[in-house]
Amino acid sequence: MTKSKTSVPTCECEEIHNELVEVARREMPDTETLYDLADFFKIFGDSTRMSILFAIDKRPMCVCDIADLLGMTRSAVSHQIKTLRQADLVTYRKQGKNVIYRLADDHVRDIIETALLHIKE
Amino acid sequence: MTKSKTSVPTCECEEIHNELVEVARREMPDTETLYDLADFFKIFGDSTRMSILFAIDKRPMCVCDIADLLGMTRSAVSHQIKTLRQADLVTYRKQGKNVIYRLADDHVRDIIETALLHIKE
DNA sequence: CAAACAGTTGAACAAGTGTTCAATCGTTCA
DNA sequence: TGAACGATTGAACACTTGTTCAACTGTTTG
Repeated sequence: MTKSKTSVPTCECEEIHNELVEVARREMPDTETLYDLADFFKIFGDSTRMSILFAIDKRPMCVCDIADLLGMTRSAVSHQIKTLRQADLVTYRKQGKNVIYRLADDHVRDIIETALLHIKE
Repeated sequence: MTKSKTSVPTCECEEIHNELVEVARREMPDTETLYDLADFFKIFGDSTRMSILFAIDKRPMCVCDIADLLGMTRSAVSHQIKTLRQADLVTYRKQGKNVIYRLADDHVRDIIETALLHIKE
């Protein structure tokens, strides 16, 4: 061997646990599911969106109220709500000039509830 | 009025739903909790980390095996595992030259399970 | 109809994030 | 002890993402 590179990617570990890796590979969800899951959680991974979800949890609210509540511009709220809408986390109802947003279903509450359990140890 | 700006931030909506906003404000979780929640979900919001979690779900594995399984460098895996470790999502055990990682607790499984329910409609 | 206003949208910028590369640490074993 | 190797780390880079600003849409109302 000529020691050509600093770190040759030859991991002997593969040979040791090769069988283990093969079994794990077969039981992995398909790539699309993994991406869908990550994209789903990405939605919750922003404190602004999290705030919006709590804001409309008990009481449906219009964009303007949410903006006022969170001290943000209507534009910023609208952008984030678009994200929440595309992920089917909120639904809306038009009422005159206003658009009233509410949580889509109970999955949202369940997930946040479990997460709260975890971060509070 | 002199039409000085294009969009004056005077939202009449405040006056209409002012009371609603005040009630919502009192019931909002404190800012720190909102940030903690968002940070927690941020961990799940990456397909690499999601893959790692599934990889070590049934069978604890070493970094090298995970890297092989996912087709990544050991370095990249190690960086992501550091993130998972800091969030208390995985624990490890040293075994000779290897470091064997496993899921920390069942909250992780619960949360991912609920998310799977949602994305599959 | 035209002004007022709630809401949406796109472009641009700043801030955050994941991977690569190279160097380093720590354990094993000849 | 020193070579081999699994794992970790920091810096750099490319890429993603959230907010701002300005323009625009659509509904209401005088």
